[in-house]
Amino acid sequence: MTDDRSTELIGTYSIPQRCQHNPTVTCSDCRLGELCLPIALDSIEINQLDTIVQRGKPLQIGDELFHEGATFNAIYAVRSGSFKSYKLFAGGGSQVTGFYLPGEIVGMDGISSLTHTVSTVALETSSVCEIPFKRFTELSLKIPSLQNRFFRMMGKEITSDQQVRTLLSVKTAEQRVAALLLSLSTRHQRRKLSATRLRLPMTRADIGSYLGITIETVSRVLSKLSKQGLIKLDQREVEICKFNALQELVMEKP
Amino acid sequence: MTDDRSTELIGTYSIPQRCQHNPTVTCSDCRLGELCLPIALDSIEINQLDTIVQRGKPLQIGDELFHEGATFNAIYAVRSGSFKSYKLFAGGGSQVTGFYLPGEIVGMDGISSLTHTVSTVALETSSVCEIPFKRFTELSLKIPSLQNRFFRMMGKEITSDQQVRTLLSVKTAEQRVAALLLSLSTRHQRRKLSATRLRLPMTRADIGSYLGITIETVSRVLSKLSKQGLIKLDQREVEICKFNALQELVMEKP
DNA sequence: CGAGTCATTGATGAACTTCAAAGGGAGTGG
DNA sequence: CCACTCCCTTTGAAGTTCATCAATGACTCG
Repeated sequence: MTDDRSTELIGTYSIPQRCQHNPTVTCSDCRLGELCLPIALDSIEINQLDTIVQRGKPLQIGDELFHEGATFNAIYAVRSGSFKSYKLFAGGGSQVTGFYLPGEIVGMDGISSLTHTVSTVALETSSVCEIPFKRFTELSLKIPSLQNRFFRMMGKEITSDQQVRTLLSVKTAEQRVAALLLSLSTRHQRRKLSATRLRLPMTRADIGSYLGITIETVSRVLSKLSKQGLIKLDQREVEICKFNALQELVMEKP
Repeated sequence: MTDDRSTELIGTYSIPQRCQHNPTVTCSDCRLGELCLPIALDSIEINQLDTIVQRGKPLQIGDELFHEGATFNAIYAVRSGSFKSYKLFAGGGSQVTGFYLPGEIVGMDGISSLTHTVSTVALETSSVCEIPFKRFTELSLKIPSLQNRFFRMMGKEITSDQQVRTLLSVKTAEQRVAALLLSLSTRHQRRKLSATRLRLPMTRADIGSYLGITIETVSRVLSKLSKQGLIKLDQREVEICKFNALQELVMEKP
């Protein structure tokens, strides 16, 4: 069955994944088809999309997909692994602006000014489909459902950014961490992976930077949630024990 | 010259504005053309756009443009006045998610799920151009530069959302307030209005909610900036005395 | 094995919130 | 025209949450 070396994410439920970084898989073959760009496209249209998509070899941890200030040429659909985007500050230091999982689009930050406003690096061995933007917009003119799909994906980015903003402005440290765990869980689930067990691909520092709290606070909150039995924690492996309790926690007034 | 009753925003520089709420002005006549959607469109294309744009009578202060949960049908280009968007919380209370000035597009929050995720109300007497989204997307297929323009406007929304997120997660109350003032100033300037004098259309409560701080803190910070001579303050009238100093303040590490 | 990175935990302090009270402006009605 | 109310705003004092500083523990990789 699982004849290839599937990276065992967590003990009890290894996920058989055929060639997750394999550059020869087309959009029509891709397991992610139903949550990536091609959704709502018929097979002919998917093939058209395929002709402009470029698939390179996998990136290793820390490898840069693009960096802040670089000319914007393409958007990228994450195929496997995960990425973080971050912005550097003048006086040193940086701020993580997003995490990207398979099926999600990274690089939209460059659309408006034609220059990337953030840098993006792989958090683990990862691969992407590169989609040259100019060609993509041309194709979108011919395929209404593709244009529509992309409008909606950008809209999604906007609304989820706004959710994060709410998180940052009114929620406590505990609520922020809980919300991130739930978000990762939901996104796992969309890929038919376990909703309750996940491996955090990012460091505590990344989490803290993203959530606007310090690494120490992240650590303390995770410990607390663990002691309260809402989650189980083993390094970067997280098991969500009480999903509902976490959700209520996030909903609560600060 | 200025024969109509131009609303005098602030003493020393009254702005002559011809019929700012006048629903008969077309896109090609509109003073905002160069910063609104029509940018980069030729006159034929602008006329095509005009055919789908609907202009209603002005909204009064507190009037709702659309509310959270409503079906998404259209986006709106602000023509005059100003709006705020906000989200209600389950347990009561709300969070302001954005302010919108003339030339800006409001309503993109509904694109992804076809349901508005925020409510939007007028902060003063205001008017909008309603752009039915379905027809707009159809037109975008025919006018590449319109599609392109809208991609970029959505991209802009994404990058500016991310800037606000940075503001909320790493900046102090003082920096946040300063950043908002600068943002309003910049947006004023784009409309050829004074960059140094402006009238805040929103309450302190709105500002606080938007910036993730309390109304008391907003008040204290404004007083402090005023005492330091960076701004002059008279109710909602603000004069920015030291633009550069404010900018440096925003840039500083917290 | 040792160096380096990442993570946990404790003690202190600062920024902001919360609670409380009082000071304007704008609008309404007598 | 004045008194009245309502809302918005300002200012002060006490209380929390989280950041900062500091030290130790755990894991990884050459």
